[in-house]
Amino acid sequence: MEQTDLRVIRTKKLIKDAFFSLIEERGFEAVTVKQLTERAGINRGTFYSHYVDKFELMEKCVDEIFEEAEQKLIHQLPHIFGDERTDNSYHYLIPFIRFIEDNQIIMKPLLGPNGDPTFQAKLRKFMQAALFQRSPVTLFNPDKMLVPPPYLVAYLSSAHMGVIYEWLNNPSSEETAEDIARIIYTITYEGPLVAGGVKSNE
Amino acid sequence: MEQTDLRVIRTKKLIKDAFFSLIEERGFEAVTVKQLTERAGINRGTFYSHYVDKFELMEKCVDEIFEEAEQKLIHQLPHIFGDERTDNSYHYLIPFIRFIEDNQIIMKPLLGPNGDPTFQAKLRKFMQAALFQRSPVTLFNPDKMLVPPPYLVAYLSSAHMGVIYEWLNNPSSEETAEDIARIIYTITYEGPLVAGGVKSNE
DNA sequence: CAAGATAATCGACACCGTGTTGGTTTATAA
DNA sequence: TTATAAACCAACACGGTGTCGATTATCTTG
Repeated sequence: MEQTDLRVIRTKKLIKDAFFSLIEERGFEAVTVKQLTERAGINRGTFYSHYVDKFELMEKCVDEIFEEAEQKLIHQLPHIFGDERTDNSYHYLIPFIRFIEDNQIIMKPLLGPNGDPTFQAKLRKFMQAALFQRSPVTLFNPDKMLVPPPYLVAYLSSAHMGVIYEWLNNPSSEETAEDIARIIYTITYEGPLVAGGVKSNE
Repeated sequence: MEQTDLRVIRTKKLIKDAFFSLIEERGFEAVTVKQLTERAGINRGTFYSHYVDKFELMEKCVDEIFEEAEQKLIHQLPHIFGDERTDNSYHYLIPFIRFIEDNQIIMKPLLGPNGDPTFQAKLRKFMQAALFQRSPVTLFNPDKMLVPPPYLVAYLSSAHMGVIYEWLNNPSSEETAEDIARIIYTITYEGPLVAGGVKSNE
């Protein structure tokens, strides 16, 4: 299953580069195989000898991204667990956000208005797993829950995604990944109303 | 500008009905004008005499929905302001959620994995306007904000959308619109950690 | 380095959906 | 009832898709 042939490697890279640049320009749905191969400088038939269509190409790309994310997050988690200070527990978020930042070129178009809702759902699920299954800090207490757990999970994961989306799509945003992690953590930990200055800190 | 001709009214209704049923089955992007007109039982040319393409059709449909929402919410707001009990202020949410419930047939496919990110962004913006511009309860205090306002707004509006999405797409959900409003309000007011039983209520 | 393998190219093909046109039929409003 | 215009119909050019067989180029292995 190893791809060693230089021609294959070269061609696949050309395809993916062209793919991402086109997605950025026109959105995934508007991309045609014809455009793609023209920009990549390869024959259209060559594309079809590697992928059945643009959807499979997208799937493969997304899989690669999540595979890479998986490894990076696992690699960084032990480092985070070293910090035992609870008031810095938003550090759990940093690797995740930094990963998105590193892959901005792909993430931005996929998360944006011309993006792919399937990918957005996948990313949200991925974050849920990262946050609610690995981190001991944010685990809920089933006995004291005021609302059904699925809704709380949906609330939090969507909220996080919303902040990240705002960060990516706001050109004036000077915030670093750490800033965003801190912002998300502050709202979640203090509660939205305290963070908004409506309720005083207890 | 009035549409009085029965033929026009009938045709447009046939088009929209077929459109929504196809979106539900295959997602917006996969719908073709050919399928649409076949299902509607009209000639393909007739479609083009009403809309330039499926995108304009979608735009018109969405506009109608938001127009209807606007009127309904404005109509219901005074009724809500009658209740002055602050612990019931989640009532602000009810009309909005009930409206989504009423238009489930359209909302579900548009918000789902095969949905339209543009529409989702539009709906979020609409909710932001409804929540943060009309309701006096959730207005923030600029001086005491712990995080930049845009991020708090993004956090809350995305969180709300996430809960509603979970509600629509979870077949086992027995909750009413009021239940969902209460859930959202509880998490927002008490804070996610208190709602999750991690932090005790102050 | 040479030989065999295989990847990439080229041109052509049928197929399908799009958007438009001109002419015809049919339903509606006055 | 009649003029109007909506809906139908058939045909067209266009562009993207996916496939195929033959040819050229490039790489890997011995």
